[in-house]
Amino acid sequence: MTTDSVTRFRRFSRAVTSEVGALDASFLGRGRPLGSARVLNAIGRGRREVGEIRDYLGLDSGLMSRLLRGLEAEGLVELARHPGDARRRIARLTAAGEREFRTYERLSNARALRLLERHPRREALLEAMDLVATALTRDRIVLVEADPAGDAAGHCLAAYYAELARRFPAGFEVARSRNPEAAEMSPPRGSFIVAWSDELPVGCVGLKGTGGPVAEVKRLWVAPAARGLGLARRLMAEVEAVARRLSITTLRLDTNRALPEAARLYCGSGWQEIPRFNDDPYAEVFFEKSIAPEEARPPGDGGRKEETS
Amino acid sequence: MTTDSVTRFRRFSRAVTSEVGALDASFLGRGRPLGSARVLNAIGRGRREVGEIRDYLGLDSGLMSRLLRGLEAEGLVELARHPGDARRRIARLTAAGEREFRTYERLSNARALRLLERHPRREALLEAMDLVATALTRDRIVLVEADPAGDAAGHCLAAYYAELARRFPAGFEVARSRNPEAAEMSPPRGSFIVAWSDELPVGCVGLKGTGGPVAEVKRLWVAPAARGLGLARRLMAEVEAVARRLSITTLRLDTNRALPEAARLYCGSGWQEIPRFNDDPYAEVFFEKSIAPEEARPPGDGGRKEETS
DNA sequence: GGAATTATCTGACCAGAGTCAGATGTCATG
DNA sequence: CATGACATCTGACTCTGGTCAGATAATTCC
Repeated sequence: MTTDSVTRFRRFSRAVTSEVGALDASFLGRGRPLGSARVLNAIGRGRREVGEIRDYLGLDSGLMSRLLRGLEAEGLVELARHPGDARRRIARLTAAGEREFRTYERLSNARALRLLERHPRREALLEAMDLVATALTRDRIVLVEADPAGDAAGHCLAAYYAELARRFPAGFEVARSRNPEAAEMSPPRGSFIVAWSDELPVGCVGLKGTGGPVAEVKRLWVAPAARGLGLARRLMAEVEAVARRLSITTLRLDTNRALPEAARLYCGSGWQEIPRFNDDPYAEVFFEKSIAPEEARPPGDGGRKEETS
Repeated sequence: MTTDSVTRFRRFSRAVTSEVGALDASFLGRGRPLGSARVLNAIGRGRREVGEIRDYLGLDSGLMSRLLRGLEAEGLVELARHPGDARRRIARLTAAGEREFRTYERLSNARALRLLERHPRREALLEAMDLVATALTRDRIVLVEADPAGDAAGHCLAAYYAELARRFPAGFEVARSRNPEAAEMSPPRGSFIVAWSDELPVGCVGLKGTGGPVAEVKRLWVAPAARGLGLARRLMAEVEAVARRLSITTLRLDTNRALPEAARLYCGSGWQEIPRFNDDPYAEVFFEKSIAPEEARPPGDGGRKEETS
């Protein structure tokens, strides 16, 4: 069985290097070597500091510098000092650079679309791709606070509601549930956290605060492609950390028996079942967890960022 | 939706080029440049003629020649004349070359295994990989006659039986069915055809002959990863062609209502429902198709090979 | 202020991959 | 056997990606 798994894996990697490698080559065909095109794209996608780009693309500093100079000479990129640290430099696309970047985007999109269009069962194919991509890059899932009324949150919530509708025996309608306002899940009262795998949102959780010491955890969702990677646990740990920063001392949540994996997670991480505390028609089980006030930090540990384990 | 699909596709290709690209690099780490390693591997995998290797790897003839000379100098490869055509040359691994090739195989396998082992839900991941790989290389699925008692057939049949067991309301046991002998599905009486996508068998069909003009089509199966690509239709067309070559004039088959997609295929391609013709307990529906004797071929059309459309 | 660290740049260098034109020997055909 | 097509080889060349050592300037730490 093991050998067979390996055969399948290797077949996959052969298929993908020959086909997707061709996609990569779409960076070409514009008369620019791959290296320059990659740098142009990294900048276009919002990477601004030279060092950041270098790390992202895994380039040597010498090579990086030369590629940048090349793009500068072509008039596609401008370099400026970093405001706070004059050693660093910030790269920005010029108008011509923007145009060129958008051309690459158009070519890449067209190519991807052409490949996708040839396939029946497109949704199944995309789901398989999501699963593989998430598995391969599982270590690079990052948690970021987001606007609960923004696009990423909307994407997650739509998927979350659709899943509830599928799994609840009586279906699910948002309107009938106690839908928190965006304001309750935004700082300073609460928070909304999105887990990103590259550019795909693969999970979320909301912290619905009232300004007082008690807050509710809502909307915990993990994309099917990202299940089994401990992401729910990580989202919960993060939401707790955020709550502590907001001086919240007690967290509550409600859930439904149709979501047994959620109840299991709560039971296994310090939550206690409590009596019903709201009248949400979809809520069946209720949990509470009191979170220790932030202990006196050892010096130099302040300002921890979202990257947990 | 379209844009979103493209985003997902492109995220996939980024994930895969960065991670699987590293797998490709496992060819390295043996002090040999990628080009030579690729040639060595192509030969190890059974490609023998220089031109064939060149086409497969997409190399320029000059480059190819130099890589071969390098491998020859290392004592890994021997070149001999092609028996029938002295312009061509045949490459063969020496004993040392075999050893080196096997080392690469071991490294690749180990690397693949390491990546796989990190993942929970391994089977789901592999299925997703199969689906993606098959979709990407759908044009390169080839049909090959195979030994019905061999490994590839065994793989297909095991998957086929497992699927019947899952889908038949009362389950399925091979022993209770009319299981054809391997001899009945081998030339000159019958045939067994396996569809290969790279090195993975993704479909099969058997032709169970008796030596007479009537034969039965059995064991039509397409791997989940390859469904929706018209492969069943292609397998059926191929089995008909083989039957014609064996001077068979009437084909029969039986099937089960739990497999509606199969019945739909038969109805749509010239098969007529007929009364029960055997006592197989799993058979519920019976079909027959009379296949025209091979028409007088236009000159120069003889010896058509299995590659249909 | 001085030392160590950090971010970037510069110039010199290298190897791999690939291109190209032409050479060589072989085959198929009339 | 002359011709053109074919398979491979050879040598000269380019481009790209990548390494390395050291220069330069700014920042941080003591």
